[in-house]
Amino acid sequence: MADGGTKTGAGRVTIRTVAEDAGVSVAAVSKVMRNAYGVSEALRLKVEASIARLGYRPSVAARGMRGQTFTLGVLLVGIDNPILPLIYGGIEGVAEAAGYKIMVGVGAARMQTEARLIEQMLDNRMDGLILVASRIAGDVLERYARQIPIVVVGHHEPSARHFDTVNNDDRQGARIAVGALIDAGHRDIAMLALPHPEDHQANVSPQRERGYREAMAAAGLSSFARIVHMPQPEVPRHAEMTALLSGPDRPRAVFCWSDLDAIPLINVAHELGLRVPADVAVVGYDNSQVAAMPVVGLTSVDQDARGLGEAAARALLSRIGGRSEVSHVILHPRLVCRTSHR
Amino acid sequence: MADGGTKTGAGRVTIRTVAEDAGVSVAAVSKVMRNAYGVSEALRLKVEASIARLGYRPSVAARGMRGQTFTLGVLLVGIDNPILPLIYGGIEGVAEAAGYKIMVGVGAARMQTEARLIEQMLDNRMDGLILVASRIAGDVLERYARQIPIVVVGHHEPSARHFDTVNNDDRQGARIAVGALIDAGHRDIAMLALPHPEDHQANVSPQRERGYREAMAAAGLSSFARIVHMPQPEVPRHAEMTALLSGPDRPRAVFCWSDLDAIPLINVAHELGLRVPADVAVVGYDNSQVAAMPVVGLTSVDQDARGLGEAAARALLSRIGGRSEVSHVILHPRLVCRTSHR
DNA sequence: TGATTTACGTAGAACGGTGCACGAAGCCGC
DNA sequence: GCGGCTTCGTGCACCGTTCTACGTAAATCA
Repeated sequence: MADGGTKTGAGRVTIRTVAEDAGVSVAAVSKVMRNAYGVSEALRLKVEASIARLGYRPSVAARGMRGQTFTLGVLLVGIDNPILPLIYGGIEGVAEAAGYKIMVGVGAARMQTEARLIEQMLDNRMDGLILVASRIAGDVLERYARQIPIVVVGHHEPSARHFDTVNNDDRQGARIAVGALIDAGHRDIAMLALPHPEDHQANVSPQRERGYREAMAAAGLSSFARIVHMPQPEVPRHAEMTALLSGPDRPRAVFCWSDLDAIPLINVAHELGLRVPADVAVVGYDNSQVAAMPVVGLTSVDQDARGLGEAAARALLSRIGGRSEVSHVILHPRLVCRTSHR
Repeated sequence: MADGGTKTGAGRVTIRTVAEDAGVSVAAVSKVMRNAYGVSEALRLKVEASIARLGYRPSVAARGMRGQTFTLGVLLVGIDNPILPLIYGGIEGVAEAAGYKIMVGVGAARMQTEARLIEQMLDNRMDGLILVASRIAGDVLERYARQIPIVVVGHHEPSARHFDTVNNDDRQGARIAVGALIDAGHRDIAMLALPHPEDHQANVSPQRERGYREAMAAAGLSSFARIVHMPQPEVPRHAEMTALLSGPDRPRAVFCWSDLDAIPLINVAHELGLRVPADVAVVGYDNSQVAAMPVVGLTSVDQDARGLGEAAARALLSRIGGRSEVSHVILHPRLVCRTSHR
C-alpha cells in the first residue's frame, strides 16, 4: 500500500519531496535520516511521518558521493565452498543489526579477479571490506587498506598493521585432528594439503601443515610424517587421490586440510573398495554439511564459521567507527567426531 | 605500477583530473568513457592515454545519479543450494563479456527479505535485475518491473508481460525422471515435493508435480501416484523422511523435487538399513555436485544451470538495450543416470 | 535584565559524473 | 563568398544527497 509511485525520473520521491511534504528544509530531512545532532522531537516525528507516507528511500548513489553508503562489501573466493554460507550468515547478522547493507562480490580464486573486485567495491564507495579466504598478498592489502577499512578472514597476517584479521587457530585445529587419529591408534598418518603457495605462512593450509608436523613430532611419529600436496585447485584431484590410496605405501590414516578434499578422498576410498575407517581413517577440516551426512560420517574440525563472520563484521564496524589500532582475532576450533576416524 | 595515489578526498583522481591532464574538457572525457557519438580518433587516444597514466576509474555512485551504472543485480534465494553457483557462473560470463559488473544480493527464502533486497538494488541504481528462484508473486514483480528491467529464473510466469522468464521445462524433466523409474520396473513410485505454495503454478515444485502425475497416468499407474509434501524448508525434514521410508506402505521408488531433498532421503535410507536402489530407488532433480559423488550415486535431472544463467543475462541485456516485447525462454532438461534408480 | 551559552533549523556549496544546447570549424555546391 | 550540413568539442545545468557555516530563538547565568 501507499505505492509511492517511484518511477525513474518522473515522480521519484526524493529528499526534496519529503522536505516539501513535511514543510521543512532538505537539510532537516537529511539530519533525521542520519539521526544527526540537533533535531527536535517534534521535527523528527513530522519528518518520519512524511517518510513513511511517501515511502521515501534515500539513493545510495547520491549518498555515496559525500557521506557513507552504509554498505559493506564482502568478497568470497568462490560460491561453492560450503563454509562460506556460514561465515556470510555471521557477517550478515551483525551488519543488519547495525543498519548496514551488504554487497557481495564473488570471485574465482584467481588473484587478478580478486583485485578487480576490490577496485569495484572501491568504485561503489563501500564503507568497508571483508575479504574471505583471499589469496591477495599482505603488502597489497596494506596498500588497499589505506583507501578503505579492511578485515580479512581465513588468511593469517599477524604482522599486518593497517587491516584486521579474523581466524581460527589453524595450527591448534590440526593438532587436535591429528591427536584424535593418534588416540585411535593410528601411527602412519599422512596429510593432504594444498599446493605449495608462494606466500607461505599466510594461507590456512600451511598453518595446518605446521600443526600436523607439531602433533606428529610430539607423539614421536615424525618418521611417519608426510605431506602430500595436491595439484592446482582447478584440475580434478581424482588421479592423485587414487594414487595415494592404491600405492603399496598407502597410509593408514589421512588428515585433510579441508572437507573439500576429505570428502572426495572418502569417495575414492569407496571406489577402491577400501573401508573407512577400517582400511583408511580420515579427518577433515571445516565441519561442512556434507561431512555430517550419515553416508559420509566425516570427523572434522569445526572452526565456528558463523563466529568468524560475526567477529569480522564487528571488527569492520569498529574500524569504520574510527578505531585505528590493529586487531587480530583468533577463535578456537573443536573436533566433531563421527565415524570416519576410528 | 602507476599507483594513481587514489586516496579518498585528497588526491583522488576524478574525471576533472583526467581532463586537465589531457588538456580537454570534462565532457570530452565523459564521452570517451561511454564511447558516445562525436569524438575524434585523436581526442580518444589522448584521453585514453591520460586515463591509463593516471589509473582513472569512474565513480559508480556519481554515474548512477544520471546515467547507467553498468551493474546488474543478481538475487539468490540463499547461498547454499548447489545449483546456484552454476547459474551464477552463466550470468557472470555473459555480463562480463558485455562490460557489465554484477552485484549479488543473498536473501533467505523469506519473501520479506527478498523484497528488501529488490528495494536495495533499486537504491543502488542497478541497470537491471535477475531474480533466481524467487518466491515473489507475479503481480508484485510486474510492479517492480515498471521501475527496472527484470528477468526471473526458476519461476514460471508464462503470462508475465513486463518481465522475462528463463526456465527449464520442469514438467518434461519430471516426466523423464519418472519414466526412467518406470523403465527400471518400478510401479509404486511416490514423489517428494515442497510444501503447498500459495502461488500455485509459478514455483518449480508444482510444475514437477504435474509432470509426475502425467507420467504416472500415461503408464496407467495413477492408482500408485502419491505426493508427499514436506514441511517448511526451514525445519529439518528428517522425521518426515524416516516416516515415509519406515511405514508399512513404504514406496519402492521416490522421485524427489530436488537433490536438496533426494540426498537427505538417501541418507535416511542408509540409516534405516535400506539399500538404494534395491530396497528403494531414488531420482533427484538438479544434478548437483554431491549427487555425482560415488558414495551417493544419485540419478538426477540436469537442467543445464549454466545455460539458464547465460540465457537470463542475455535477456536482461537485450531489455536494457531497449527491447520491450516479453521473452519467455524454456530449456530442455536431460537425465543423468547413476546407480540410485536401477 | 542583559550577556552568554545552547539547541534547533536553514541556505548553499560541494561530490563526480552525464547529457543537452550551442558554437566553431571544415566541407560542399553554386 | 555565402548559406547549409556535418563533425567535434565545450560550457553549464542537472542528479540526490551530505556537510559546513550561519542565523535565530530559547535557556542559563551573573
